[in-house]
Amino acid sequence: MRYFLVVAEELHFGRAATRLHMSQPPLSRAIRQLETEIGTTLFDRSPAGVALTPAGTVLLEEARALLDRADRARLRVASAAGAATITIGILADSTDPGVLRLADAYRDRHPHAEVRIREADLADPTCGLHAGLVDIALTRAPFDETGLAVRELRADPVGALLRSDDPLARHRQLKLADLADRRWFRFPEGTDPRWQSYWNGGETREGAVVRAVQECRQAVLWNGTVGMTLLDHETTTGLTVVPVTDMPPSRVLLAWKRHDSNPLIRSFVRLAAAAYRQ
Amino acid sequence: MRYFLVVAEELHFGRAATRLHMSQPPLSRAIRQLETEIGTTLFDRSPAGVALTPAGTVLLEEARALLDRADRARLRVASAAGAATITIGILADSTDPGVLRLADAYRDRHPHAEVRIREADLADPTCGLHAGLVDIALTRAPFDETGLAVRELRADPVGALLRSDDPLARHRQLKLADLADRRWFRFPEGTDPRWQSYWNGGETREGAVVRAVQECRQAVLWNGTVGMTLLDHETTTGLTVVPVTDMPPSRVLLAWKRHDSNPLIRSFVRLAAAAYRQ
DNA sequence: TGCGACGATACCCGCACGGTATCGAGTACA
DNA sequence: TGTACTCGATACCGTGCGGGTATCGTCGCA
Repeated sequence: MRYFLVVAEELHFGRAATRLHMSQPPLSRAIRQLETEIGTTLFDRSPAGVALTPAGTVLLEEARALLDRADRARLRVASAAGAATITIGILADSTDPGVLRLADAYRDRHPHAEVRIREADLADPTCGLHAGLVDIALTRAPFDETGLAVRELRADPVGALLRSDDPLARHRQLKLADLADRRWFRFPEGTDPRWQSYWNGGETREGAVVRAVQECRQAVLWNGTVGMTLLDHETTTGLTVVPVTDMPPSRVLLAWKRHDSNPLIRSFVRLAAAAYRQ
Repeated sequence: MRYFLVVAEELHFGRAATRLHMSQPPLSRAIRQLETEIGTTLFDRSPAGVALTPAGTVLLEEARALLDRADRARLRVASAAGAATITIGILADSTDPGVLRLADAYRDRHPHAEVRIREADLADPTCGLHAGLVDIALTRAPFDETGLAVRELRADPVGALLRSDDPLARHRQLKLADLADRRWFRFPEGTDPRWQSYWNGGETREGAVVRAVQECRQAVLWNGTVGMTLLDHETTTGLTVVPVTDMPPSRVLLAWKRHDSNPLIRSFVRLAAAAYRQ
């Protein structure tokens, strides 16, 4: 239906397809399908150009009315549902602008909903989910998942964050054993032990306590300690990231309370999954 | 949307699913999907029963209006398209009531179209398609397909039609070689040679000329000749069908002129394909 | 007569919608 | 209180459809 509207406005399948963010062949097929469904030719196609048939002209106005009506319905339903709020937790390490674009797309889809974003420090991988501060967390594994539903979105390779003048910084890749005798950054008391263990390469480490990526970098610069980080983090001046081959990749995932799965949360899961799928 | 309407009327997923000719789980999922799409809960589910939320109540009336509007649109488009006729050719051998049910379903979907059925005798497997007498043929292979589009629907095993008192009639199965010295029924002059050859087991045969299944049976009774037929044809008194293992199965197919593929024809193809897929 | 434009066709792949089997929560009744 | 039943939810699977890329056929134009 929306496809038909655009084609009828453009009277040009190629341009219409562009406007619809799709390629031309599926659009042609979709229109043909619509035609077979209602049993009528809607467009006269000729290499010279595309024109509406009489039936197509009638459908054009009907379609406009129909879509208007549908929009109106959405609004009325939304207002009848009353105010709704969703709070999204993210790790404070994300300079990732994708999260903001995702939030915008979500606000666009649910204009009636209030969308809040809460940044959590590195000490809490659930971003306040267990504490009830957020409805859904866009974060990284691993952590205590009891009572949570989880959906993995991506897995990123990780590497060691080192001072650029560190002897190991010139290696193409490292193993955890190469870093065994270093000082590492640590997390505060009470941090989820799985989380802590993951970022310390499975060991219990000594080193500076940090709550944020920024602090971690400063710790690395100050003390010559080592920290694990994502490979694609932009390298701050004076710091180098070297891939560590025997670290499992860092899994980006969505987590929410299993028994608190309202439509707004599910919608966010869908949108985020689609976005990360590109 | 239609799913939602039915569920809202029944307030019972199981019954609603029955009314929708589907099983309950997909219906539940569809409703949940609708809820995530618009970001609102539409039903309060409890083991005690299902109730509409305020948002659901609003959507109910909007949905009714929307579907009404859509129906109206269909009617207006159809009438703008003007009168349309489609002529369907079938072989006169089909006692198959499925064809009539198919035609009814088609009329139901396209109330504005006039649907005609033309029966062709056995001499013309294209049922008048090449002669321009029909728009689409529901028939059997093989025949000259140049310029035609074809869609296979099914393949039926075939057998020899014999008098019940024929010695061969007591066999469980036959080979073409067993029938080599018999008289067979033939087709009139000018019949498509591939068609003729198929029903004669790949040979040029002697025997009575027939134009219809009824004639063929009478020829078998009168002259003791042999004819090929479908296995599942009901056996007339005094006649027996014995499977012939080295005959390729008879392929039921749709055929229409390749460059005359209007929406009504395509719609019939879709409907028939769905019907034969069961 | 060759070339460019553009819708149609052929083919492939991933997802979503349909199905069946099973679960689990809530309720009624012995 | 335990047991059986109801009914929506979940898990899992197969198939069809909607999306993609590559290529074709055809018409207008230089």
